[in-house]
Amino acid sequence: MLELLTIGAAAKASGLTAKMIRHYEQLGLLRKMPRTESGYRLYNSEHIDQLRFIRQARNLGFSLSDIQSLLELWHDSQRESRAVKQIAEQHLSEIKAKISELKHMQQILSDLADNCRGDGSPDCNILKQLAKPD
Amino acid sequence: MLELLTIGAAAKASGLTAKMIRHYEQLGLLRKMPRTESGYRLYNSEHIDQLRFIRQARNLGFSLSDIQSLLELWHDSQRESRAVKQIAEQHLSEIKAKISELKHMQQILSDLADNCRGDGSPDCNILKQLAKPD
DNA sequence: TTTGACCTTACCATGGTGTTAAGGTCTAGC
DNA sequence: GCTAGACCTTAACACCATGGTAAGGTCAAA
Repeated sequence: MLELLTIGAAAKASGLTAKMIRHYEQLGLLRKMPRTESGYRLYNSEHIDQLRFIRQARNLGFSLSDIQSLLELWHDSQRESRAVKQIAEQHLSEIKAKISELKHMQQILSDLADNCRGDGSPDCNILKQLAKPD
Repeated sequence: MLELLTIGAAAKASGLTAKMIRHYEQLGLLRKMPRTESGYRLYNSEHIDQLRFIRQARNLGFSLSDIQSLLELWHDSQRESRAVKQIAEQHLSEIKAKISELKHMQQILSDLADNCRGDGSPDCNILKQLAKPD
């Protein structure tokens, strides 16, 4: 059970890249890893769990700074779930805001595109609209 | 009609910041502006129109590189509207992809948040889920 | 011993904007 | 004519997360 992985294997096991793992360590997101005599980083299964945690949080769009907080809460048996939920809700509302911003763009843009023939003629409503004062 | 604006006024008139305007000029998005003897940039109404064009395209989420193409097409009376529409459709599909990515995150995250009491106890499904292997 | 896959650090690039610094210019009021 | 303050200039750095490259050290198998 004391299987130790070098960074490439840890990357494969966690779904991150070696580059990201080093970066996270430098940012302080991960503690400095133990090294071999020749300087290679070594990862045990606990470390791999942390890396997976980070990847899954990144997949949900959390910032590295949020993830730092989430990791600290994860490791803190005295945590209040309130704190975790607060971070999640905050992120959720940013996601919602981003979605509605994008939907707004999408609506305007698809209306414009529908009114551009998209053929060989120079006439195009998209350009016309962009050129218009508000 | 030959009213010339310095960069601050041009910024106000276009809705951009002076910083952005200088940046766009440096990127080659805008031609190098004429200057006063003392080096101040001067903008005429045609320049202001271009700046507004850029702002409106930014508001629709186009990248500066897309905007460069759009500006060239705008200035080209021989353009084919096909080319404009192609850029718009491409951007539109990126917007759609981004929206569905965000919606996916939103769904998972809100499910998780619903199952986290968010009180004083340490128990929290959000952390549990992040800690789980896929 | 050599090869090739792995590891190390250090630096630069991306995209779009903001910030700061250190300085020059213009204009209005005295 | 001088000064204050608002404007302008360039330059360099920060943000965020990641990718890429370079130049070199290490390891294992052939």
